Amino acid sequence: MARPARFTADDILDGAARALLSIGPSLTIADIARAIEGPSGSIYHRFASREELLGRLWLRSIGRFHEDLLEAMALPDPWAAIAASARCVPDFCRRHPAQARSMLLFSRARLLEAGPASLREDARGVNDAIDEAQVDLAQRAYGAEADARLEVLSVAIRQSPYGITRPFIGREMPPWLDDAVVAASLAIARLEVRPD
Amino acid sequence: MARPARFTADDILDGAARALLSIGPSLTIADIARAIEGPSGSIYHRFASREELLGRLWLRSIGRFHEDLLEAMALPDPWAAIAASARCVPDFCRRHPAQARSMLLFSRARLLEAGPASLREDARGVNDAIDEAQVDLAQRAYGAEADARLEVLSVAIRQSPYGITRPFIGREMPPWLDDAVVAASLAIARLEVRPD
DNA sequence: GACTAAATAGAGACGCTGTTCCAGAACGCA
DNA sequence: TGCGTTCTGGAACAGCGTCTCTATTTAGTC
Repeated sequence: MARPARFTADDILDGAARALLSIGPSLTIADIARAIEGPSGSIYHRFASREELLGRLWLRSIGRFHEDLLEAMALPDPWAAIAASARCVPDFCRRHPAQARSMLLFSRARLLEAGPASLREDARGVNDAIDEAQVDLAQRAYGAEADARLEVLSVAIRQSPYGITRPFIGREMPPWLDDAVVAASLAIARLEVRPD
Repeated sequence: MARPARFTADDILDGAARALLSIGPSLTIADIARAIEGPSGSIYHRFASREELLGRLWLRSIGRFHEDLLEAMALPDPWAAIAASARCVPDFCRRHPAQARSMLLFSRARLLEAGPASLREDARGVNDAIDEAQVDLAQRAYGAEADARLEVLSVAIRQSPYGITRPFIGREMPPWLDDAVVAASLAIARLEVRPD
């Protein structure tokens, strides 16, 4: 029908992720073009702007990470699920360093309030599946107290593991990191909530 | 002798920190000039480049944070010291949001390898006092095993608290955050190290 | 009251980056 | 083989941000 594409959208996102690893978050379109060994024009053929490209990269990375996370959260025993969710983070970051780096680019909140309109909708729904699984997990772990502990659980299985792992992204991750992350998560998840 | 300075270096750093809070890490020289209500030329009279200015801001913030941290680490009981060190992080970030934000700007490693030469020396020594206190604390907490656990202790009292607190910088920090940070730190510090 | 040193003030040069533009290349199909 | 479609490729543009350069202000001193 027409000239075949030399670069798919995913090719470009892959290139951007690689450039991100070596250059950092201030990577330019020229850097991405270098990474895919192609011209900048081809990039704009797929993405409307730099902002949209990076947003899509973030969304893709988060989505892939969530696949792993959802599996861990679904383990029958709730405390095993919490531990597995935590371990999931350093594990994913070790296996996919470029995607790990991409996940640092944005946050859902930042994308919603300042990102390109074309990303808003996808950004809005990005956490839906996880949120649902989290409510379920809280129910199983805490029973009647589930509501009060939902926010703490979120820190336990996502923010804390990611925060601890984060400084190691781009460097070598020590083998004991996984145990540290799990220990921290369980400690937070077991925290008493005091009413005030 | 000569015309008195209208802006000290600290004035400019304060302005940069304020601009950083409202604008984010991509703040421009013009943003800083606006914050101090002065012209951009005066900024370059004190700092050789934007990079050096932001580097100095980072160094200053880290230094001030370390004052608090050193005090906590020096508590006589080692486990109380670990808990206090952890709690120190959300506490500092809550009291000094602008400085907390500044601490996100760089890392010692990044400054050492890519920062302006004029900052190298200061960046190199920025952790010295903490490192020393950490060796002492490890000794008190772990005795003979101190060496093997030094790295884990560093994660327990600094990286983990900061990683967990980090996503809340710029937002309101929930009151249970302090307890969560302490629980995570103690759990990591108590971790068994397995030889392998 | 001139002179000197130190600092301000701000306009503009310069480089870099995101983005656009369009001619041309590559393919399937008739 | 010619045609329409899709994508490439790279040069050019426009805007912005850093940094430089120089004139000017200010305060103390002889």
